[in-house]
Amino acid sequence: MLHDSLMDSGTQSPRPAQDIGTPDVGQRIRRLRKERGISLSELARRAGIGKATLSGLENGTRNPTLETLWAVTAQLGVPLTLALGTGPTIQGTAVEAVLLQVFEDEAVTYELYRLTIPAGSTQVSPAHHEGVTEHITVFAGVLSAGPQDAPLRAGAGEHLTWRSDVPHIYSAIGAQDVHASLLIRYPRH
Amino acid sequence: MLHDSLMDSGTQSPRPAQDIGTPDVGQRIRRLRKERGISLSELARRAGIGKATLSGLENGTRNPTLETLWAVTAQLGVPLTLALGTGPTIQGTAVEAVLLQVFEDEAVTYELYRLTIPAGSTQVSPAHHEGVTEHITVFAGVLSAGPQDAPLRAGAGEHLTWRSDVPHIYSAIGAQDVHASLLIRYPRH
DNA sequence: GACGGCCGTTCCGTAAACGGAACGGACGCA
DNA sequence: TGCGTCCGTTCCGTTTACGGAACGGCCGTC
Repeated sequence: MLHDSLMDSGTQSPRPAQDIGTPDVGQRIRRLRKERGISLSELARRAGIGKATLSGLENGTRNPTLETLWAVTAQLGVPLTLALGTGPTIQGTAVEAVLLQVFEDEAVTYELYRLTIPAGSTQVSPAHHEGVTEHITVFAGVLSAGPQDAPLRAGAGEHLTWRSDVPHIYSAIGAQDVHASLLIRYPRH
Repeated sequence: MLHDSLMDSGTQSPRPAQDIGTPDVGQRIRRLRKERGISLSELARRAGIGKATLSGLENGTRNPTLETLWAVTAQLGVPLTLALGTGPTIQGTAVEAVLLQVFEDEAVTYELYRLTIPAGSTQVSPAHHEGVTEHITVFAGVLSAGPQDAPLRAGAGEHLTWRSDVPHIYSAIGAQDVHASLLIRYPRH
């Protein structure tokens, strides 16, 4: 189901296939730390862990413990989620979609994605099964999305919904990357 | 900002204040495993880890390694995010809101939450600053939410938006818990 | 009611993540 | 130019998470 969604027909910028399953947590931690303008030593001290541990974590030479990650992310004031980056990413296409949550009840499955579309890119996805709907809320940029022959447009803060049982597209219009959340709703067929 | 949002005036079911920072990952893993109807031994074998390791993880007697968590969640087919639950959870209220993502650009901050409201519960939140808007997509249950004096209603698959610069409420109507995604949009003041 | 199969837990030796200390490098200053 | 301070990395002994094997418990079957 996950891979039915968005995988096909990207028209630009196939990004380097990074290893699923080994997200670079270290790089993210380092970036978060730098953003806050604090040194490795200082963060280690505040988090109550060794400098060696933090150094190894950031450089990816250690395989950190959950406890260690908690100590660090808590001190940085971010959810673990953010540091882990998380989730299977659909790749090799114009659109990057990171799966954040799956919710299932007896009748419906929902998948919630964090969506990034590089400026100027367009992606076409084939029709889903009947009854599948998509809901997008745009964070930034201008998005054109929906049925291929009649796409809708939304800017930051706006929301789109369409039935995705027809071929549909996602485009980032203008000079800005599009960031959005995408919810796909699959009724049990 | 995070704690301005939802913290106040819960009217029911203050949940036992579990430790932030030590979410019971083990319980979640165990639940996910049971849902799939597979045994501990089987999951350990598939994930390529020891039974002892998985047993310790589920019972919370070990402090698992990131690598171990990856192996298990990948095998369960869920994003790590889901197993960790995690992120700062706003508690002691009717609503449980788990922060999944924060997105900032020059003009706006977005916070994306996974929302759970127990059946029959109601929660009131005070007004936010002017310009703040909220966007909810309902996964399951029936939600009544929006300005306190004129709430809107949405069922599974539907979407609500309102300006949250007035006091607003969230209610789970009927016998079913409400699951939803909540996006809060904060323009730079 | 003995037996085999599978369950989840416990035991145990090994590998590795941990924190503290030592290290070399970069910078500011007398 | 020598000295003090702080940076991030490396070294090293200790702690602990790891997987394999052994264990007791619970059911089927014969």
